[in-house]
Amino acid sequence: MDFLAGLNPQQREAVEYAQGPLLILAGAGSGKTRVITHRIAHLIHAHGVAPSAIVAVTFTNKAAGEMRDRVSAMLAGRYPLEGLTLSTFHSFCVRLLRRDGQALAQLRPGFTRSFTIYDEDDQLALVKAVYRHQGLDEKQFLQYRAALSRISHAKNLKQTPDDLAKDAKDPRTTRLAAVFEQYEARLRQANVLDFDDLLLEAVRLLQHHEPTRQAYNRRIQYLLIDEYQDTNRCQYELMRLLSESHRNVCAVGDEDQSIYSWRGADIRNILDFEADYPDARTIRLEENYRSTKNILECASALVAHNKERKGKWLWTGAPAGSRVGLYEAYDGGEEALFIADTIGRLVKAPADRVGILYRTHAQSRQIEEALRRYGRQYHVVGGFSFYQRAEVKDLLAYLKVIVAPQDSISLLRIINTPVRGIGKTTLEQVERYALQHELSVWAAIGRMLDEELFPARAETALGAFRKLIEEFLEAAKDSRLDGLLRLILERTGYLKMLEGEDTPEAEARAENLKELVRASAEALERGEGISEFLDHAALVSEADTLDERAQISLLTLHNAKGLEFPIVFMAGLEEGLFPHSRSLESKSALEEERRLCYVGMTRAQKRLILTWAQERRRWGGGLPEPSDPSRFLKEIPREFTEDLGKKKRFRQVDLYAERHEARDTARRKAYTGKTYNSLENITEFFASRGAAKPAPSSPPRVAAPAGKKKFAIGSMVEHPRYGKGMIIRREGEGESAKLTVSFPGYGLKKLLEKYAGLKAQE
DNA sequence: TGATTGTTTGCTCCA
DNA sequence: CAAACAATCA
Repeated sequence: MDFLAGLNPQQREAVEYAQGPLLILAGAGSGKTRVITHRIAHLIHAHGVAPSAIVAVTFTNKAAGEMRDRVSAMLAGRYPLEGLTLSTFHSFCVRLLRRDGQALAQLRPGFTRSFTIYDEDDQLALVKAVYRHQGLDEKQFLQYRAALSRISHAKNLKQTPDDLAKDAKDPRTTRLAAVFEQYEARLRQANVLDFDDLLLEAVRLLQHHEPTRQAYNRRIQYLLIDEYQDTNRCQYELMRLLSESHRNVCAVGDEDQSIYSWRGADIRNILDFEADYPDARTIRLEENYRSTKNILECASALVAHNKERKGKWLWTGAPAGSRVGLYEAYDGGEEALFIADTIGRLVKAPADRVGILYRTHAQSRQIEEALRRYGRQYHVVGGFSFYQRAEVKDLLAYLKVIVAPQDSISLLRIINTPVRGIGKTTLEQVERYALQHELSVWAAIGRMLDEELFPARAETALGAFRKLIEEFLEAAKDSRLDGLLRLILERTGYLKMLEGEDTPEAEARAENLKELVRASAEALERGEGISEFLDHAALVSEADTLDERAQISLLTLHNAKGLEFPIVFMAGLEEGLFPHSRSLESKSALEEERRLCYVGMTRAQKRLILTWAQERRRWGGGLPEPSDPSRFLKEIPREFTEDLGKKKRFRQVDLYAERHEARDTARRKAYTGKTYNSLENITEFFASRGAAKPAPSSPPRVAAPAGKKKFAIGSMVEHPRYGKGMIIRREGEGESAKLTVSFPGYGLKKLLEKYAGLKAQE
């Protein structure tokens, strides 16, 4: 076995350099993942390092999973890799706190290892509750989101509410500090950590608890950190703490790809690595193996406009390839049609995967519509993921309440879901009582019931609710996780409620819940408990939902990090959209936007097409606003680009569009505005967490609400004789359902759904 | 209390 | 345009 063969000299050195701090400046497409995986395999095989002594952190679970697969393929069962840690910073910290967090109770009173995690919605609900308590008004004071982001920012700087209050220069900040203080108090009281806490508390534990730090330092001999340019202060400290004794830190990054400063990422971490470790070896990987020369030239020229960089110039031995395409669309809709149309002409083989990248999620809608109109399958990364759906979050909230009934945010989420007669008035009463007596909502309900403070109707409803939760608490002691979930679904009547609705949407939601139960059964088989199951839901990232089998993927530029596609479209290159209007004021923010553009461009292997629109509607009904082409377009040298035109192309697309006009209006009606990721993908994701193997692939499905075969009005179908048609009307139910379908060229046909042999057309 | 209707507001990016 | 919230009515 030779893990050095086929590597270029720099890659080879990066793999072999085993002792002491190492910084790998890996340009886009320079074989970074290859170096990391080979390095791990080489350490194990050639240096006899125990897999359990290696810790590698990456940016997403998906990237971690892929690296694990590659390493285990290389070592082909010769070494047991169970002990190898390959995960994200957040997962790593959660595991650390769950396993070895007992001592944190000294630093954070009330902390236990069965803590739960709040996602952003929970955090927002908490901020709202605090506002309510302190009599603050979102409109007069600060928007919830803004408050939350300032709190998070303070936390990332390791500021306490007191620090914030002390430094306050204006009364608003003083008030914010008060919000912050109560926010923290409520987290602690419920034994909950937010995302920032996961890193923060892990660092605190290691800093202040000698035995834990020593234990980790004894175990870990090699630390690898991927995407180092996007680490924040906490992650940096974590790295220092975990490598104190051996100092075998290998940081891999590219300052030109730093795109997360708004999340606290500190570009100084990478710029100052050599100052932090004076004996560090620095290796540059500057040969790009991904893109054609034209693409690379454009990207390099663009990023060269930045000042804050170490400076490097990627090169490639690849042919020039096609020039980078530029297209000027009339408006957002036409831009989308152009993309959909061009895909049809460009994509020849299944291997021609397409990535459509945009700055903001909102841009996906029009592109989706265009793709649907062209009958193309596509997959939206992130978008509206499994765990963000209301029904899934509800069920998980029940679990959180079972783990910690004093978690009032989760409790309030489910107290009247499904509706059980606990209304606004009653809840206001309970909340007031809880605040007065400094109790959690759960404790307040108990006390108030015991003291008979409710009117009859509320008393009945809350009494029943208390009994219900108590039953769950009891059941949680000895029943299996999936059994517990089933019990919840049954006893709360959640599934019944959905069945009662009798709509395709409700059916899809019921299906999601069953999927969650299945996932829990699998989690159980891997030996996970409730907490681990919940962690999993909290720590999936949007990028984890990428389905490589999909021919066309839609995703934000941020989610595109680390990925590659033979064909890439970047849409919406307009001043104010990209670079985003909120970045125009600050020089460094603008540079980050430029890096983001660079990241996007360097995702492309063979073909890159950049588009912008002369005008765009900010939201639906509003007036179209004229826009200027992005400055980034001007920074790309024309010698490597080709003009894909505007007017001429526009006509063509428009003619095509007109033919599909009827289809479009119908579709718009049926379109709910949300796009779901396929269930299969989620099942696979769950499965791949424990065992590294993803399930055998099946063709990707069109992202659409799951449901049984019941054609909705307005949907397109295919008939064996008449071809494509649109459902106009439906009469009757079940066996005898009659459909009226309009077939172009044949007119209206009335068909029995059962016998017509219709196939869905997407 | 809870369903329905009306009104407003929002679009960065994310673990 | 569509979610979130407020107001209204049954």
